[in-house]
Amino acid sequence: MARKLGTPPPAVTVDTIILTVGAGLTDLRVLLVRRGRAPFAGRWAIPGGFVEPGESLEQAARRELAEETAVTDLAYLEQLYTFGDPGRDPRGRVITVAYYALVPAAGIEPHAGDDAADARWFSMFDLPRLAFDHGRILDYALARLRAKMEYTTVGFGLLGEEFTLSELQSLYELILRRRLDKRNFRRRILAMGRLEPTGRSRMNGVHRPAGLYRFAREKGSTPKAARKRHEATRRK
Amino acid sequence: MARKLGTPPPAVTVDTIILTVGAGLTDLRVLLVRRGRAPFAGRWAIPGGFVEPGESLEQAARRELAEETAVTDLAYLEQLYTFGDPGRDPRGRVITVAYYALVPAAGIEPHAGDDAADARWFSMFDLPRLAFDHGRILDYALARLRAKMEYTTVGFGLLGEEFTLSELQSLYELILRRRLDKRNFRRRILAMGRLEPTGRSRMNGVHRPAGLYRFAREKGSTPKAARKRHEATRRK
DNA sequence: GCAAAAGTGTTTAATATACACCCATGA
DNA sequence: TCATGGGTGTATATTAAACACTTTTGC
Repeated sequence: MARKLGTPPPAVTVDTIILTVGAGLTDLRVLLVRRGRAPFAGRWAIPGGFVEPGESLEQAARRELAEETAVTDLAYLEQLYTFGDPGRDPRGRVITVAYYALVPAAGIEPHAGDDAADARWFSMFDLPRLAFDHGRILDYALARLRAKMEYTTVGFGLLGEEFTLSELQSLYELILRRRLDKRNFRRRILAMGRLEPTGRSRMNGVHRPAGLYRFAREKGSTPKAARKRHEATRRK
Repeated sequence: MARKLGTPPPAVTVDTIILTVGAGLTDLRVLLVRRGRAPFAGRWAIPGGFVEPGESLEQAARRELAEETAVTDLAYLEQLYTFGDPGRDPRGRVITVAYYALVPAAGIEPHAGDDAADARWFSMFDLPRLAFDHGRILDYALARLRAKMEYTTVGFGLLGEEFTLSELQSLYELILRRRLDKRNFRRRILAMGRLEPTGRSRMNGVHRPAGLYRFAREKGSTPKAARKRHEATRRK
């Protein structure tokens, strides 16, 4: 474990990709900060910073998130990958542990931090040229999110406390970039056993009101039992 | 990106979990090195070291591997996870980027490196107490390998150039720790379209000789086409 | 001819996909 | 009564799982 003399230690940053959805579920958005100084002055970048002595990598990611947004309830946070190619930062060796976070749709406003001259949301599907290798990191994050959406409930947290199944489906279609069949989607999503009807409903125009659901954080019952319960609820 | 004064930068190591299978496909093995000095002197640990200035993280993992074993053909290498909890190394902040590597079954002997007083293979299912949080890292690696075995061809590289389907099945059963149905296994594995018969066969006792296969590195044809081709081959 | 592993199909269950109409609402 | 999105079921195809006997070999 002895370190060779004369080789400066690499710098380590934790960068956090903060994702949310735009109002009306029309867009998947990522929070970027504009760099004030060289290199890449004026370019947009993923917010990040150094790890403080006493904190874990995940805590560093959470701190970043708190510094960049007024987010209170974080829906999801996961380590994405560690990027460490030499030359990815012209100033010297920088190793970046990337995390990605999902925050609910409610009107989150970015607030400019100490470092960040400016911070704002961008569409994940219409990104500016980014600093460093951050474009590649975002590609990687989107691929991971898509893969996980297929077989987990990660996506649920992007919506608020209560949501309709149509909203959830719009979210899936938005991120996966393909149309889903309404009936099959509802069946599959309810079969996961993590959604429970709140009993309330919401009207969103001149048509039948939509039932509201909430995400059951506790690991629900088995899919089969969940479906049965859902059918029973329906019969009432 | 400015760094606060007075906070020493964390050390970064790349640790590589080197996995292979024991002769006779009876065991999944991991290469560990015995620590010569404190902390955890005498305990076994995952081989690792610092990143050299000019190399990528993956290159560092490959270098480790070359230093610890006489491996020539590496079957698989993937970044696993980055561990950085404060306190995981009593000497100070150490962030470890873990990789895992699969090397073919052929008689790989570890050779003691500069740092490592001693290096040897251990069964993944009968591990000694490890230094640092390395036990947890191995758990994580095994979980990842198992998950990937279910839907990819990662495992194939653990066998040599040529192998029988029974050997491949033994490998899967060994790592997944459950019995598999022979017929279903062969069907599924051939349907992946990445295995081609070499035309040769091997005798391994007083019974019918087993056909040999090789791993087709090039992305083969579609599963359906592969099965058709297999059936056609069979008919000859 | 016997012991031992290699090699082969079919039946059934579970899961995924495709697809069209009625419902509740406010204007 | 109409326009709008909400809500439901069934038939078919695909995939996964269970299951047993014949073949080839050396002794």
